[in-house]
Amino acid sequence: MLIFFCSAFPLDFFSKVNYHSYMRKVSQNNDGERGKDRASRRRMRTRTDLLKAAQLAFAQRGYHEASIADITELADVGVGTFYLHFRDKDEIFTTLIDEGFRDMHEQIAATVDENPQGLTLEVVIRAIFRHAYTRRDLFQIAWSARRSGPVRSYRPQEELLTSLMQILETFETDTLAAYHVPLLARFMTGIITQGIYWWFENDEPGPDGMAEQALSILRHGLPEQIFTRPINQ
Amino acid sequence: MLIFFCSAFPLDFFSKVNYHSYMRKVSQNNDGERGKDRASRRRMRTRTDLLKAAQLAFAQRGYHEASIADITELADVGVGTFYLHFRDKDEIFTTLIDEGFRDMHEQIAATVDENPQGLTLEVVIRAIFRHAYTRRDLFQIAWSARRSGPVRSYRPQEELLTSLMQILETFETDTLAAYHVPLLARFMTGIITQGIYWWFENDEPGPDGMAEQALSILRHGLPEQIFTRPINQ
Amino acid sequence: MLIFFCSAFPLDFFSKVNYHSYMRKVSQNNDGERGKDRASRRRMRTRTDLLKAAQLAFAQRGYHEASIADITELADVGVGTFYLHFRDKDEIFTTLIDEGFRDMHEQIAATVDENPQGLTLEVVIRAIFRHAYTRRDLFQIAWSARRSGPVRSYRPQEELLTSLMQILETFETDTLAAYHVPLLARFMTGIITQGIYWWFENDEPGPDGMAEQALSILRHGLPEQIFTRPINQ
Amino acid sequence: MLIFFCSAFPLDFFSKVNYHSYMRKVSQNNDGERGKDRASRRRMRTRTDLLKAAQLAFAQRGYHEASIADITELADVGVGTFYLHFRDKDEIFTTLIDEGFRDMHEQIAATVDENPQGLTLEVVIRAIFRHAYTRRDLFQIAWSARRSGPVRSYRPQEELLTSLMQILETFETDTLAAYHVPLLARFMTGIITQGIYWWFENDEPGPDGMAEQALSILRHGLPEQIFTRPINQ
DNA sequence: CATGAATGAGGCTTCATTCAT
DNA sequence: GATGAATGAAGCCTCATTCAT
Repeated sequence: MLIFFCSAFPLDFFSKVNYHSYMRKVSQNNDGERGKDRASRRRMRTRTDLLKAAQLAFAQRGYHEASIADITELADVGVGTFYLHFRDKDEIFTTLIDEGFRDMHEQIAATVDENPQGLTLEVVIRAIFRHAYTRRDLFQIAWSARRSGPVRSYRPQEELLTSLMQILETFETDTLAAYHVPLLARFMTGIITQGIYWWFENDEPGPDGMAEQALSILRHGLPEQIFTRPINQ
Repeated sequence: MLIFFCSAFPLDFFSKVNYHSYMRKVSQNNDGERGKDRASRRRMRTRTDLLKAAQLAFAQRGYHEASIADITELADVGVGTFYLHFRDKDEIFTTLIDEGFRDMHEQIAATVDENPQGLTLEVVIRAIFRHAYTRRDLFQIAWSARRSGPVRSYRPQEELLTSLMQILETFETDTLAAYHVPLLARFMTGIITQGIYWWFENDEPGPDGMAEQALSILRHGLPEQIFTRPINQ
Repeated sequence: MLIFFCSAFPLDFFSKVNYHSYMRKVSQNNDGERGKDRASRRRMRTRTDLLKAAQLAFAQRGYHEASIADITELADVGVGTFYLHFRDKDEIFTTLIDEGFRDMHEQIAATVDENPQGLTLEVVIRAIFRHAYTRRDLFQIAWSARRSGPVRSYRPQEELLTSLMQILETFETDTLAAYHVPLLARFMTGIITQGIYWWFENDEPGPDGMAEQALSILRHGLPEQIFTRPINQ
Repeated sequence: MLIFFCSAFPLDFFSKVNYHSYMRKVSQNNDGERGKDRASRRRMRTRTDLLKAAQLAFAQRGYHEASIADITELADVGVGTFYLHFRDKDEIFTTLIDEGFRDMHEQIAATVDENPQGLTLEVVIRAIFRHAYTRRDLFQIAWSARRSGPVRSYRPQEELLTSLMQILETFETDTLAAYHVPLLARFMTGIITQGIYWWFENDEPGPDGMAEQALSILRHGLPEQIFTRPINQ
């Protein structure tokens, strides 16, 4: 997903949008006529309706339980219409997630860019929490769809991981000499995703408080006695 | 799942085995005869075959894609046989997970018990990693089945969380005064689960190395410059 | 079913059509457009095909032996189509019977209405026989489905009984003082239904002859000697 | 079933017991030994248990809904045991009905025989009602199993019909000249069966009262005005 | 482009029947 | 003879997908 949270990085990295919807977008722009324009706008509205409906359906019933019929019903269009816009359930799901996270990425990048402190890991983490907070619905949906075993399912987590990995690799090797960097990226990912999980059920603390807590641990760890003192049973 | 990693805690907490399999188990024990005993053993063998087959099927194809027919085929029994042992796919899944994690819990508790350092958080974390490592297949299966949206699906993660939470609560309040304890438990859960995730694709570092890395961060955090130095683009 | 054989009685008593088919009917009427109208008519044709096929299947193989697949095959539609129109076998059966007997009731009422002699029991009985004769297939199907034990199954017999009961109750008590009226209604029902049974295997006598025979017994009974003279062995 | 209600008529008319159970009975009697005798008795007890269980199962759930497993469970024997005694559900059902009605027939015949008035239709009808009353459970079961469409299902009704037919045929033609005799037999069957139906839900009137009512109509019919006077709406 | 009726493959489940013990 | 685990054919039903209008 996020890859790198700075607008300097090419956004079209995300343009791995599926062929189907890609073609659609292209064909819309090819026309200069009035009527076609209106049709095109109507078309987009239907598409948006479907995406919104899918979001709702996935949130309510989960990826696997939601049927195409559920989606079209919520979107108030005919079943057949679905197939004019998306190949199948997988595609609308992927599109939903892709578009959602692309937007989120853009916002994170923008936030990072305009930050006076410049591009630091702390700034990135704060920005991630800030924007993830407003789109926690997206994470919930993405995580509701652990699909088909070994087949890699789309996981925002993995992209977050990659992004953090890339950031950590920009440091000289000796700064993190004592750490297994890929694992470190995993652990940070674990902390961030658990923070977002938390918001599925709680609203407090907000993004800033959450970042504070996460950074506090990442910076200083925990009091030694936590680990060594026998647990009071 | 794990609740508390010490044999002093009642293990039968986990006896929430489902009615179906419960009835079966009972009926087996009611006989003292020879013939019945053998039959009973054969019955158990079929059940075990089914569980192993289910494990394989879920690992290969994921919970949703695996069909009952897949399972019975792998177990080399007739379809009908499945229903002699389990009500439906959900039940065999739950049984698989329940029994697997119950065993794991017992092993963790045993390891913790016999540890010379006594019951400390460090010991617990090391034990968790040690045993999770040998049963990473179980976690993979458990995580392959994000079921029915918001409806509670069985998540070993949640039980790990609860266990950690309980441990943290045994400390005096002022030890962790600076921390949001529930969040802290989440973060620790995130670190541990990401460590286990790592093993889905890598074998190194093993459980001890993994515990080392995790504890190292939890104890001392990361070098300050990681957060403040601008990232080299 | 029949309740009362006179158009003065509210016919919509019979509108206990099932929810499923009700929804369908409603949705048809919501459109005023051309295309929709044709589609709607095609839809109805499929439904009718299914009902006819079900009638045939039930008549040939009986309610319990007839499968959904039998019905859709006879109707020459896909299996899935069945479920677009009826929830399950029970619903198509009930619909078949309900609609059939509703029509029959209407016809009986019409016949009674236009009868010069006015609304008398004799007229009613004659009308029942007349119309039951043309729809004996319906009775045969209805009687082929003694369903689920003590649970109430749909029985045209019971409705006939109710109707007769209601008619008998309109007479002053002393007219029938010597009779156990509910039993009397039963006996009349028995005579009528046995008459209809007869037509499952014979065509003669027709409805008028049948009514003649039934009324003759009901009016005068049988010669006394039938009961008292020793049977010639 | 009843054919003729007089012990002079050969009872083995009913010996159309199915081959399966026939063979069983024979094989029991072939042995003179002690041990075999005990085994044989035990065998019969199991058979009787199964028949009683079947009776219960059919009464509770109806012929179609009752499964072999239901029956063996109620009989407290293994499923396999069923097949040592009966070929399939149909056979145990037929046996149940056959044996039940054979007993009933015997009782009716005995009652008729010892009746001072001799063998008259009235006596027969009274006897039928008397014994049908004590075995109304049997009728209920028999009628719960309208089986396979055109395939003639076993119907006590049909046998009652045959018996009445035979009785009526013993009268000189001119006594019943005005009547269509086969239809007359049907109507009488209808009256009798409806009387028995009545007892599924009511206990009063008992067999004698019922016979009284039935005979009263058959003898004298109903008041003329019942048929001709307009119904008071 | 939008529609929704029709399709049928595929999954689930039951239950009559067999057979080794 | 009695048992009950195992079997698999057969029925039910859903739902992604197509296609004529």
